[in-house]
Amino acid sequence: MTLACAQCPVRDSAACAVLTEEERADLARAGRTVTLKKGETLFSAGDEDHACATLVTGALKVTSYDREGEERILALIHPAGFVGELFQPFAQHDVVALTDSQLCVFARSAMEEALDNHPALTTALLRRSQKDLHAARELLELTGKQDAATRLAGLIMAMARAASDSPCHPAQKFDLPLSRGEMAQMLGLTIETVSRRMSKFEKDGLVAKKGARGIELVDPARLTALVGVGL
Amino acid sequence: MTLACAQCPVRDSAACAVLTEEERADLARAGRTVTLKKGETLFSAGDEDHACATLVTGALKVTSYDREGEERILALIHPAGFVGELFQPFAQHDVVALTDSQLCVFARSAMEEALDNHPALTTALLRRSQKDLHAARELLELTGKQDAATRLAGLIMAMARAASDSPCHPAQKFDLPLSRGEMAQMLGLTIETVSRRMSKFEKDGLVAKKGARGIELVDPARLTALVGVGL
DNA sequence: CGTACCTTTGACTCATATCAACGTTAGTGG
DNA sequence: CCACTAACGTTGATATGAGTCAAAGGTACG
Repeated sequence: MTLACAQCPVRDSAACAVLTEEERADLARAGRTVTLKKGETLFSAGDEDHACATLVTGALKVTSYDREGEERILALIHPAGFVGELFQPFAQHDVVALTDSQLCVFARSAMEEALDNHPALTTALLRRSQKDLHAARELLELTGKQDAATRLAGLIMAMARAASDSPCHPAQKFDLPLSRGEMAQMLGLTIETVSRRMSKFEKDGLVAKKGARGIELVDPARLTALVGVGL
Repeated sequence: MTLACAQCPVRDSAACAVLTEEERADLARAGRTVTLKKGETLFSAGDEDHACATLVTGALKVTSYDREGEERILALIHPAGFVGELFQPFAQHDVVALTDSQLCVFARSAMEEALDNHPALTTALLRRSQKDLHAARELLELTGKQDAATRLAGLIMAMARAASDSPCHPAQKFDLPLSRGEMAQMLGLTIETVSRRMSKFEKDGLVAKKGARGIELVDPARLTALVGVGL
């Protein structure tokens, strides 16, 4: 199936936005749209010659497993994000859909060719890569905090920002894209600790739980104050 | 001072290695060599219009400070590594020399111009950026481990690999580039815990301390086994 | 020789992991 | 539509490992 770039919701924000109409059409012919259901895997660690992809709708997680089989979430990917280790012969990490998702998938060879032909695309990916690097380092900062409340508050605020349409204001009421277990894996905590701290946040009037995954930030200021780090 | 690329120890491994002699000479004219003493700062968070640089010799750390003034080490930079947030108007993190270091520093505008003129350089930086991303995620994996011994063992092995000339074998005897406090900051632990675990490693015959900063891996296999994660 | 910094070690406390039981939600098939 | 089941979430009791506070070696440097 050919990609319908004209209707693409991330046509202005994804890496391919730097291309002209024509160039974009070229690239589109090399790719295909893929739909993933929640929980389905896009790449697995060890995959040879794996592809790469731009996320159009939904959300992905990048994970690794240690020897004991413990999963660790290394990054969340939001729409317009790019996944795929371009210069690595084998995939190092798993990429799994957190919610039903739509992607533009490209064979690595096709993407490498496109990078050779369109320097602007390379620059766009470099920009995105630096952003990912920054995000990884922010997560590093977060997981370095000594107490669980600080870490969880930081994660909630980060998810609120990601769930918001506007980049400056965090969403005030949204659905958590992660289960308790997944939040625990991101923060280096246990499910129980996450659950307890979450209950305490509610008891203290910082947030309100709305159904299964819904959450409302009742007092974002105090939540942010807890984090103790920029934004 | 003009850069002496001909004698540069990282001439084949740094990003500029993809340039031709001539192009490299061009770029060299735009940059300058800088020498930092241990503890000196290259960039500070908040710097406007900060530069970027390739590390030639020595070692750097990338750090951030939270509101309480707690330092957090986000990355180590080894020779041939590149630092500088290209697309960010302000620097987000501090970059400090861990040991006496030599660098090639470029004004951001000059680097951006070079990227425009030399697509291969952009690709090289993208490759390096992906590597940095991978390193950040490995550190994330490490700091996610529940127990201090696992984290410390992983860090020691990582430093052994970095200290080795050969990329496959870890060095067996080397100087730790980090103080106890700095290791603690990287791993999200306290100085005391790092010191205690280190003493226990020695008592258990895993490592031997050699003078102030020196360390010898007596039983790398058991140390690696502790880590429980790939290599 | 003395000072300042880094490291080690000890005693104690406390937050979080662990183990375990119980509720809740969602998805399935009758 | 309901009952059943499995995954997810909450809550409690307990133990342990890491943080904290404190003091005493080491080491480097002037």
